[in-house]
Amino acid sequence: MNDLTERQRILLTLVVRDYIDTAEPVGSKTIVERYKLDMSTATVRNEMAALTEMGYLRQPHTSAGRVPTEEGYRYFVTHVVYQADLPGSARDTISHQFYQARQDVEQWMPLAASILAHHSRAASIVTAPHSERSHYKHVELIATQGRQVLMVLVMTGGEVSQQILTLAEPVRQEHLSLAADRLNQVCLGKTTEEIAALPPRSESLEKDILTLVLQDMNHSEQRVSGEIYLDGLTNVLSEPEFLESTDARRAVRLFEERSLLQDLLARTTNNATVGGVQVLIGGEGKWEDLKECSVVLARYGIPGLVTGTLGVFGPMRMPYGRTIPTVRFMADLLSGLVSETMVGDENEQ
Amino acid sequence: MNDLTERQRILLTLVVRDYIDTAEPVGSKTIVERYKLDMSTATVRNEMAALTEMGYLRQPHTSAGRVPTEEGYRYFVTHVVYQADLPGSARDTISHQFYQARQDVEQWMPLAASILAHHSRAASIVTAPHSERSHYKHVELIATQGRQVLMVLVMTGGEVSQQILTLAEPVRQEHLSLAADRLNQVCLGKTTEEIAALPPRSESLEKDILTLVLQDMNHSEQRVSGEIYLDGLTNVLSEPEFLESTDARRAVRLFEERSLLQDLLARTTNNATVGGVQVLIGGEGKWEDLKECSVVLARYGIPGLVTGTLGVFGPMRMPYGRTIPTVRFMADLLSGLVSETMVGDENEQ
DNA sequence: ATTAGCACTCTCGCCTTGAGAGTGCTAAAA
DNA sequence: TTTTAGCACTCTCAAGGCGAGAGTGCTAAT
Repeated sequence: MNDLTERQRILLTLVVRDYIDTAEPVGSKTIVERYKLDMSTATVRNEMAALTEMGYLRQPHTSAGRVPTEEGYRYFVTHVVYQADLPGSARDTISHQFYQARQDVEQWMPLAASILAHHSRAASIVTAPHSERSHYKHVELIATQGRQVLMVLVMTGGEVSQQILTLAEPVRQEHLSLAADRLNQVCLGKTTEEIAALPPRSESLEKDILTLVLQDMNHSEQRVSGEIYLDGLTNVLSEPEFLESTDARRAVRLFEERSLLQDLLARTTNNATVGGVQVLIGGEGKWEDLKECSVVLARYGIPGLVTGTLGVFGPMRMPYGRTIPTVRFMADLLSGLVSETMVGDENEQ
Repeated sequence: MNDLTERQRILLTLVVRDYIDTAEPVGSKTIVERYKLDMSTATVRNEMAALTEMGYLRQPHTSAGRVPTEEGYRYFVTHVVYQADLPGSARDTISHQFYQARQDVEQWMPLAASILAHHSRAASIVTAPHSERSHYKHVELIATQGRQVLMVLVMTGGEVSQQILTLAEPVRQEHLSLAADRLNQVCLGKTTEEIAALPPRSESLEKDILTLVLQDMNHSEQRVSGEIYLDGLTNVLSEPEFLESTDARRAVRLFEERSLLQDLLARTTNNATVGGVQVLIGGEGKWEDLKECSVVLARYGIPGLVTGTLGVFGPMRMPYGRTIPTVRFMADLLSGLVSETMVGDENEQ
């Protein structure tokens, strides 16, 4: 596998780089001229033939430049950009943007998606952080117009969810507040199972609410991930390989149908892991919809407690040298935010 | 304007209908054969020439079928489908889907977007309901890991927002709860101005929180609309007029850049209003990005209190006969939900 | 081991050409 | 006066042919 000569390595990375830049098959003449190589086109041709033989390059047609294969890209990713770092200036810009929005929790995810899309010049995917194990923190009940009650449930991971409960008859706000207080005392810090194991409440209102709470906590645990934030789809669509709309439509569909995305995110385990960043190149056989695309993903958060996924989606011909460091940096940044905001159990007692 | 003969009206609507169905310029022969008209192609040709003269039809080139102009579509919308109603079966299906999700407030908007997209076979736009005037309802403070506090603010319109406050030093949860209680007593039911006019709090923690509350309430009032939910973009992209990607990219851009959408939604006032539903056909000169597109919009909610906007975006060649009733029905449905859930002031005293 | 030279292949843009569809006009029919 | 048949004309679109350009692989010379 690693039996490339030094010259072949250089040539391969040049071809990949050039193709990533220009989106056009690169030929021997082009590469010698553009990079002022100290060898003739014939030499390059021979080496390129060898690289083609080994499966790193490919010819679209019998006679016209070389294009990287999936293996070519993978070699490039693992041997060349695996340790690249994000330039300090970019780090500063991003940190600054987050600093400005630090108060507004609801802005974090969309902001992350936007920054990721912008810096990687591709489409971004960010899932909200998600507790592996939900612990009850606080419930609040708010009377509405009629017989309905708005329930706001906060969990120790910082997740907030809203539900509507319809009662048999209207209940006064004071009554609701008292019920909420009683439940909060009993349930504080408990898991789904612990709450389910409690002796049933005598009062019917509290019983109803507890049912709803359990249902909500279960629901949030079972979701693979919370809400999904997307951005920068236009970046991808303006790439030349998507001018022919067939592929473009597939990409948009992938982005719109959340179930496809969930499925994709769920499998962020194997595959070329690069310093915590996973790179899925060209569907890897399994993903028909990602034929000409690559996905760069990373998990963030606190392993085993609250985690989320974030990443970038773009053409296989993606500027990995920029994308991978950006994804890694964003994952670290969000991990920091999450652990700061995490509602710690030590404060509970 | 209304000087069309009966026969011209029939012919015009047939041309529009056929073009909406097939997306191909419709000629005299086609129309006579397909709809078994009791006249000759020559007669149809004469009438079509007249309609072209009047500005309702247009020829893509000197000799090839007719295509509706914007005026043609407008005539069709205002004179033909203005009073169409959604079939009972569709109404039932939609009501049923909402009934199943009635508890889960957070699902309402995405569900509405999804249903709208599906039934109109176009892309849908739904904004969350938004209070014209925010009244303070309840604030809750939750200690996190470090010196940070998660603030959850609930307003009488039912909006919930989260913010992070960084303190000079860690504060115990009990202390936070007491501060929240005190603020809740003072601020209940008040508007931004009323809260701003209160005598300053003596305690620094409460002062900080109040600042944040005010900032948040202001923020939420100034937004034209709350979060925007989109769905069904793929429906639009698979229409033949978007096969050439130039227009398609514009459409995707419109959908992704929230600022463009905000701008669009902000102007839902004039233009062919049809039973509360507004139809914007082909950008109306002002909207370069909507050159070949139409937008069907409606407001929902309680006028002057909480309102939102919802609608559909698609090619100018849109099945208005299906779209307009769907949009109208969904607006009515959501209005109902909002007024039920509305946190009424009468419960406050 | 490298390089120059050369014949070969394949794409792509451009042009021509012919079929097909649809029109407008005129003159005849109702 | 209105409708219809007939006809010449226009324009698009798909198919085929052709030449330029780019790039290759191979062979023979350095």
